[in-house]
Amino acid sequence: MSTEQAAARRDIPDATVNRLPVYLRVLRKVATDGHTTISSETLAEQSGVSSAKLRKDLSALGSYGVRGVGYDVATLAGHITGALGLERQWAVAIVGMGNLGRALATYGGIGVKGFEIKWLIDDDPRVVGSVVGGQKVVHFDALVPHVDEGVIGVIATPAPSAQQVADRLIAAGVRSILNFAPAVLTVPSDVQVRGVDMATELQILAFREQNARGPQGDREMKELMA
Amino acid sequence: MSTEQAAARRDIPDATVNRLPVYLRVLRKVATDGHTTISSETLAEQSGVSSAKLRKDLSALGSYGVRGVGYDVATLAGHITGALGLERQWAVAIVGMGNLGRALATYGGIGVKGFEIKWLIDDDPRVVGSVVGGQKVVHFDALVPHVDEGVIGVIATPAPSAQQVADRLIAAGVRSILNFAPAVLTVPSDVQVRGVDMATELQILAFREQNARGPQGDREMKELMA
DNA sequence: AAATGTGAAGGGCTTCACAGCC
DNA sequence: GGCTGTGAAGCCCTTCACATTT
Repeated sequence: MSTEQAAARRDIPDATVNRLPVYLRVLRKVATDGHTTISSETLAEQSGVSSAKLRKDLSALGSYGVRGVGYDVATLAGHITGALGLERQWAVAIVGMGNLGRALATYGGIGVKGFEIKWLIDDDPRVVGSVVGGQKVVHFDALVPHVDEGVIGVIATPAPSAQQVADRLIAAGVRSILNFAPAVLTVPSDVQVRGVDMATELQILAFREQNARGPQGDREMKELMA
Repeated sequence: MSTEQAAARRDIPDATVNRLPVYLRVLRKVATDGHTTISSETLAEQSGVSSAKLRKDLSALGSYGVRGVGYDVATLAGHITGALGLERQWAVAIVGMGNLGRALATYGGIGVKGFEIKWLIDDDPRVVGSVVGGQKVVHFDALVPHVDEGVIGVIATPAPSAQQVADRLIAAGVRSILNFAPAVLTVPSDVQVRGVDMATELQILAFREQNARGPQGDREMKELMA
């Protein structure tokens, strides 16, 4: 069973992994609404995907549904949590205590499970020692992960400092980075980076609205060609 | 030329559109470094993609490179800007003036081109009228887009308010939404939503680090976007 | 009767490899 | 010689459709 999970986990397609957090969030909401089971049709609709896709995704984790009934909400949430590796605890280090860093530090959705914001980091002496969200801001040097401790670094500094911060995170042993600064980072191949940036998102939205197509479906043809 | 651009624009694959903003950003950096031309190899490396992928992406816009030489930085940046529809001006409305909203309002990378933060919105009477980043915070009712004005709504409120804010944005005529709240939104099919959420990103990073990307033979920086 | 799980088909994206052009 | 642009091949993901199970 443990082996089965591990075996399945290794085969989960990238696209599926990217959607699992969404399913997990919807399941939590559904659970608080008092539902104990849910069909693929309903869960898919609330997650914004097709039911076929949802079932394929879930089947990559194993067979946890009941034909003719649906999925048990709590059980399914547990299996997704396990597949994502959230049984283990991850330490998060947020670097940069400007507006964005403070927003992330006080962000509600993180404390659910699996993650603990362990370091709030800033190099400005006027900021070090202050308290944000009930936690003390420390100097970069305080970032000393324990051996085998999974650490995720979050960069919330202005763009010009981002690369330097990334270098220091990597030097401290961090191998996963979430970058909110509008900059492209250069990192060794054993370090993974995910970038989140408002400008990029706005540009993608602008393109899609201009070309008048939603998720899929209605296309709107316009001017003609010569 | 205008026709050619429009023709090409219609055929740009989704995956390519998602990467164009990255190329654009790298080109800007490269330009400030004084380079006037760049090869696909170099641009690809700095963007974190393969050179073949980069050339395929760019060829979807047209043939703007010179064989044996590379791409003219300024020219290419201009064509990407045009393809993304940033020649036109877009108005941005940020809803929610907490830490996150203030961070986004004062975010530097947005003013580059194509976007203007036109409304900072909050419903708290104690916040309305205050000034953030040199701009006055207004009540939601002040959001009255001009006809044919492209507006993008940015949700920076706590999760419980997100759906209601989305509904009001849509009622005001907004058809593109960028959602920073950790909530899944339900919207009509002609409205597009992109969600950005730290918890989701952390979960994806955790999964990948845990599975050490061994099976696939580790690639370098994979997707920078969701 | 109802809903899952999944082979098979289809579509899109990436990689390869080289022809074409400067 | 060097680098772009692109058909072709391969891979991954999505969709379809239905057999399977409760």
